[in-house]
Amino acid sequence: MLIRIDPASQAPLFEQVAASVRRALSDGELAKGHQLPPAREVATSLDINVHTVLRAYGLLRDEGLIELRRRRGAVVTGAADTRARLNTLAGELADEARRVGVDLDELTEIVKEKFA
Amino acid sequence: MLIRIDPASQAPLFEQVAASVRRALSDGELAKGHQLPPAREVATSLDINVHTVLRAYGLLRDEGLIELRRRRGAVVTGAADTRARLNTLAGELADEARRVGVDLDELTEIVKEKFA
DNA sequence: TTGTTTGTTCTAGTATAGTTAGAACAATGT
DNA sequence: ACATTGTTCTAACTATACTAGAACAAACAA
Repeated sequence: MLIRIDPASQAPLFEQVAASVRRALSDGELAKGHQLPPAREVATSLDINVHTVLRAYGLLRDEGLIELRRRRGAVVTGAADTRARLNTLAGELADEARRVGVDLDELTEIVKEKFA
Repeated sequence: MLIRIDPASQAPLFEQVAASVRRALSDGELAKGHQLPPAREVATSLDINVHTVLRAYGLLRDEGLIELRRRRGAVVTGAADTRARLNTLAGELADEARRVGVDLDELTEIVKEKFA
């Protein structure tokens, strides 16, 4: 199953679906030209609503990762962005930093240390 | 003003209040034994609801950062590790950056952008 | 003791986001 | 023509965040 959901996660379902695709892209599991399963199919197989999947697909389209066409479904267009996951992680890190009250200077310091 | 709110932020108010305190703690602006202003006072001064402030205080208590006692208010007890997740994320980010060949300068640039 | 401060608890209302549901529609490949 | 698949619309439910007001309980101070 290409797209996975973690019921325990507090992240919105549509975000999780989008994240699954992004990760598959950055992992090379999905590449330009590949097709995503139809929204209705994903929905039933994950036991979630079609609209939720379509919202995720719309998100990915807005990010330029896929193209949506009727009857043709969702096709990977954007050269598999190898940094999709990096961006996601950076976003999460920034969110968490803000949440616990760590400022930018300290945050970059932490990242620097981990990177070394 | 010890506790600050960013009205533009999409983060919940109670999280922002808690983050303010955590930041003050990690900055050394607050230390063990110090007192936080009474919830009612913070509420009126920030023009938010008392319950919102008390929720933030409760959160901090659950994290073991402060103690709450009637009449005595909120007292800083200890600085638990509120950064476990931050460290984990930073580690993953650094790993991924190395994996896709992003150097430290660029990585900090990305983080900076996300943090803004 | 009496009074005041401060957290605790309760009910309740509003607003918004996420999710589900169902339906009709539009393009498009077979 | 037909079936598939995204598009759009309305509607409703749920959970969370926030606000509001009130009563209560502990604890310090005068």
